[in-house]
Amino acid sequence: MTTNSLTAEDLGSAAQRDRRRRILDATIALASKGGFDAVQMRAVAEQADVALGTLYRYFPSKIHLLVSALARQFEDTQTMVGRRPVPGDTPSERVIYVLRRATRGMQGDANLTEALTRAFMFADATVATEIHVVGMQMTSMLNRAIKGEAYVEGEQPSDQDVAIARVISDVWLSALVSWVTGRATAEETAEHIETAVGLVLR
Amino acid sequence: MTTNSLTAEDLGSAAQRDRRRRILDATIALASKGGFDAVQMRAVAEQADVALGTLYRYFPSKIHLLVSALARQFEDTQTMVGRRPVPGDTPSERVIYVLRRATRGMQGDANLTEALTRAFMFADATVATEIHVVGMQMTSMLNRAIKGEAYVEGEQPSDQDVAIARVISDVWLSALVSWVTGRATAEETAEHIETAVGLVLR
DNA sequence: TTCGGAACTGCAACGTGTTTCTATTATGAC
DNA sequence: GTCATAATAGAAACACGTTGCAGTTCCGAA
Repeated sequence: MTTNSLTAEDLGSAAQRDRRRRILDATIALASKGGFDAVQMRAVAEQADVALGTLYRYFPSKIHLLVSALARQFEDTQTMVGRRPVPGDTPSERVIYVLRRATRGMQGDANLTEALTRAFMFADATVATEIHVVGMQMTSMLNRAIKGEAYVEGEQPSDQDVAIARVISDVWLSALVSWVTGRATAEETAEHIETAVGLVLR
Repeated sequence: MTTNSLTAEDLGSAAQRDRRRRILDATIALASKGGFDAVQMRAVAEQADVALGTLYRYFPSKIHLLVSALARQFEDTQTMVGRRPVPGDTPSERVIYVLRRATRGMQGDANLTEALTRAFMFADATVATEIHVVGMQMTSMLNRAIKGEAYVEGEQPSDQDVAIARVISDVWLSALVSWVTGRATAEETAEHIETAVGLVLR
């Protein structure tokens, strides 16, 4: 078994990049309609107009597939938000702003979020590469928020900032899991996240 | 499908309590030997000397089974530790003491931890009841540590303490997941947890 | 243009979680 | 002790992730 998904850069031909795109599109469409369970490999293959074997060539498991979809979603969002600095006067305000946006975005599509979150949480060591990509995106998003105007692309954040960003993303993930599994309402989730940010950023 | 596991209190006859115990014993033995994948329902049934259908009567899914096993483990540990107050002069010291103990305990049996942690994170809404039990156990453990000598059984902790306990358990869970999935070493895990505690408790 | 290898298709098969069904056994009311 | 009911055993069947394979198509090098 291959252990890594084919990333966009690996793929030489335009046809291949297009296949990859179709597969991820199908994944997100199915996830959005019925959540984790609805993302069935045969269904993804069919909807992406690709053979099952090919799907497995691009993404060696359902988890790889979903985590890669998450990475792409994240990337798209980051691209859209662009380089605009995060509004807010204090790190705490900015982080809460960013998380509130992100959380609201996810809560707008509960099924999709459920699928992506559960895949992320279930991922084992073979998905380390893909997970790492998502982790980086999350960290950079939070660091931008913490720094605000002062943020400079590529600059090393301090150890303290890294630690803070990690705690926040841990809390955010747990909160998302609680929400996804119906153990917390959207309001409780938001509130919990904001409390935690207040606790860590002061 | 039933949505809840049979808890020890539900079970009238001694034979039934014993079946339940055998099932959980088998689960833990298999998990300890080969992790999540080794906990196969047929194998659990056979080792517990119970028919597959009976196993499903007691625990409606593999996830229910594993989360219930986690709850029992937690309970046993809490019972053993007993009412002894947690050593340490500050909340931070006490919490770190408790977490270090717990983490070390789990890292001593990586397979078992992997199985239980992944089940916990993968659980969906139908496992809410069982998850809630574990959440309570975790919270009460942390609150005891935060309060130290001042802890009184059954007393309501302040909102602030609840928030702190929750942030810590979120971080702890995420760290455990990172460790279990091979994304972090035991040392990194311990260090990350302690950094987070230092950040939140001050 | 031709050729060789990689990529793709279509399909069958396997493993494991889950469901279902029938026959058998234990349990509790009377 | 007898009977009704629930619980259990045993085994087959289903669903879906995953693997394997034979045949076909695509693509770059010569």
